[in-house]
Amino acid sequence: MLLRTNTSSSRPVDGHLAALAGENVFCSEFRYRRGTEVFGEGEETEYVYQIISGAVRTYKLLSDGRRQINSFHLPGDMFGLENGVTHRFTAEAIVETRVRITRRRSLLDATRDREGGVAKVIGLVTQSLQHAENHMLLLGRKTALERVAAFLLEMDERLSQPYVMILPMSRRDIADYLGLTLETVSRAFSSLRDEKMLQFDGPTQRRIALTDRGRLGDLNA
Amino acid sequence: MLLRTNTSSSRPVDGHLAALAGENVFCSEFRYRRGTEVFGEGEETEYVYQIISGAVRTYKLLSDGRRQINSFHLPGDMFGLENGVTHRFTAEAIVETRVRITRRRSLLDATRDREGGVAKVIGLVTQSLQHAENHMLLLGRKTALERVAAFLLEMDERLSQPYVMILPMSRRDIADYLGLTLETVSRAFSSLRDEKMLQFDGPTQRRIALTDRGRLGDLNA
DNA sequence: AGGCGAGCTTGATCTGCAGCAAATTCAACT
DNA sequence: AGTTGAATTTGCTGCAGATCAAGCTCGCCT
Repeated sequence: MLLRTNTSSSRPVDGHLAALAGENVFCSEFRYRRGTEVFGEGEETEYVYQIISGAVRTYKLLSDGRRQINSFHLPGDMFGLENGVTHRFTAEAIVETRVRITRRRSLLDATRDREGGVAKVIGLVTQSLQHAENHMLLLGRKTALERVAAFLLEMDERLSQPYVMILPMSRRDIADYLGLTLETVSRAFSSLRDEKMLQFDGPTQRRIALTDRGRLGDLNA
Repeated sequence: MLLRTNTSSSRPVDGHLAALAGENVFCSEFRYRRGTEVFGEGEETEYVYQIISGAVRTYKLLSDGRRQINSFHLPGDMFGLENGVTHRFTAEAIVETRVRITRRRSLLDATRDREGGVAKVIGLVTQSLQHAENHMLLLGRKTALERVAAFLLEMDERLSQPYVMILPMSRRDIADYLGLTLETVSRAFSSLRDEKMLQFDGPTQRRIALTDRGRLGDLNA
């Protein structure tokens, strides 16, 4: 196959977790194995996390098991900084994941009396809100093909490996993120491949190369 | 018909707009006629708004006209306080609406050096985020009937007229909020009436009485 | 009073995606 | 090398909700 994987595995990060508070907070590292829970919905918000490597999904469940994934967190992303005292959703490692951790309280304390620190925290929340607003439009009004195209472009931008990206998440995860079934996601992938907008291979077809970002973008309308 | 409307028209408000900054900002009143735009997507964020009476919808559009309503704003609610310099969606008055307005800058300036002022701003953003997260679950994973039940309970809580509420928005607005068509919304209303969970009448069937909140809640799963 | 139009309901039909099932691939075992 | 199981693809069928089309109600106009 003609695909080539980029060797560098981490993308440019939007700032170290500790930088939020001016380096003077204590950060420790931690690792989660594939499929393990980082925190659960309703638990107390004790830590703030930043991904070093790997990937995390955050989601909500209905009582009968239907799942909606809010967002995927990739290397460099922070998560778990919620304003209330309890988490509003569950976070799980999708693959083996290393994170930097700091106590929420010490981060907030250190942030408060730092120039522009509060603005950065507001910025983080706002970024999530903006993502959620765009995702509501996707979930409420886009077709299956449009959703998958939007997903691919989002991942392309965030993983930003020049030629090829390797998705950490399964078709089921993608489906639960896009409000579809895994079969529909799979069919959309195949149909985009047939239309020559992407190629994929690898053990579980997760190695993806976008070959026509222009037409994928058109599907975003 | 046996329905009775409560005469008091405004609900307990979560705080005057000016209270955010400690009363020392200038607020003026303004009114918008039914269907007029308060601000447009992409415009500069110049003002912050609080509804005195009436209702406002905020939405995003796709290029072909498909519309997703993010949220409805009712008396007491604030909106338009976005972190960036431009609005990420459009806001329109659904009915004749009176608002309190203040300049975003003066509010933020006055808020910054006030005890707990910043926390209140973060609280506002967080509240929107929480609403958006719940709405993603609804849009991604709930059935038509579940969506409509959730909508009715949300409005019941927010309009909180003890016996009867009068919805300001049309079936089309509801549909664009719930990711459905107006016909499907109408059928869901009728089916919930047939199941004796609500009654409705009034000129355009917008006067609603919930008669079994328990079973409506069950539909939320 | 009569006509008009906006908003809503209801019926009939259609369709995009869900649901189910079978086949394939590949990693990780024994 | 063979077996097992997880993940994916693909085909077939079914259905929830979309789409199309009347028909109704009520406020508002002349």
